[in-house]
Amino acid sequence: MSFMNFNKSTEYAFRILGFLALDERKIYSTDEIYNKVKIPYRYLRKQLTNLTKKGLINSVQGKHGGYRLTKKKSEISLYDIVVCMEDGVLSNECFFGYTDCHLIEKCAMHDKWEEISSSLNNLLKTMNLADITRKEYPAFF
Amino acid sequence: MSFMNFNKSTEYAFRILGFLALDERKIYSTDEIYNKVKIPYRYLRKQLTNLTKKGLINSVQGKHGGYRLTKKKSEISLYDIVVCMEDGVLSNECFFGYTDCHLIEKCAMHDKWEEISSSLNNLLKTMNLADITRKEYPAFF
DNA sequence: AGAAAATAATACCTCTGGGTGTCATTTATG
DNA sequence: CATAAATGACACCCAGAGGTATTATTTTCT
Ligand code: SF4
Ligand code: SF4
Repeated sequence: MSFMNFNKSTEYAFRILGFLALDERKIYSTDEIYNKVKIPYRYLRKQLTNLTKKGLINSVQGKHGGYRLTKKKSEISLYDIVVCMEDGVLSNECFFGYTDCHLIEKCAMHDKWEEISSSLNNLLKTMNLADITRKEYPAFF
Repeated sequence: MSFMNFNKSTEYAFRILGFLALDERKIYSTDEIYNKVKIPYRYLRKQLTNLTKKGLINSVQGKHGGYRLTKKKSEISLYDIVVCMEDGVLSNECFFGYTDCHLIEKCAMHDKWEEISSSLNNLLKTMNLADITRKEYPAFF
């Protein structure tokens, strides 16, 4: 039982970008992506144009069109992806959900919570699309 | 910037139960709680009766009524609170949000993700309402 | 030029979490 | 017994996430 989770769109972005990272030069069509990535077709379409608007991928219109990463896979960290997707999310540093903690000293949870949350941030910052597509590991789709 | 967060009701539950833990025998009225806990009044009311139905607190109706913990504060872990509140949440073990990963070997993210998520679970399981109200620490409200 | 194959735009639907508003019920006490 | 002070029960509302459907645009190919 885990309580951490990103929102679906972010998870989908991981999958999509991870898939595109297999060959960063190639232009993948929606259908090619669809077969691997287990995302409802219409929603995938929407996400792809969203990712395009957000600048994470380039789109090529017209026949033989499709999508490809805007940057080299080693230059896109998971952290980049999350901040890009989760923009609406107010940065929530407080275990109790306070946005305005005026405590001078920290409460019993503060440091423990921060430790975990910073180790998550660390993980996201150190892992990039190249890392998660290394051939030592099986692909996640 | 942190991406972990429980839903608001769970955070509210932490605050409410943490407050009630100050004196586990005392019966606190909604108004007493309201002044400390920074939750919209009507919603607080609703949450209090929810927590009652869920069995985390007892309510006393009528004049001089209010709420108090059902168990000793040292016997209610944060984990208990979270599972109780977040019941609808499907246990999400997969970084990519898959519910049916058929990989025999684990992908590049699996172990790293699991490590963080299990250290969170650990924290929640080891901390209880007595722990977070120790006088060494300032109260979180 | 025109058909085919792709993405873009737009509009809508549905469900849930968070939040409000009103009235009903319970209980202590003068 | 009547009133006041508390909680309980409902019945809404709203915004946003996730998802669907339809039509428009862009490009290639014959
Ligand atoms: S000290 Fe406690 S209440 Fe204040 S921000 Fe940190 S975790 Fe939240
Ligand atoms: S191996 Fe990877 S894809 Fe499979 S459950 Fe673990 S994290 Fe998810």
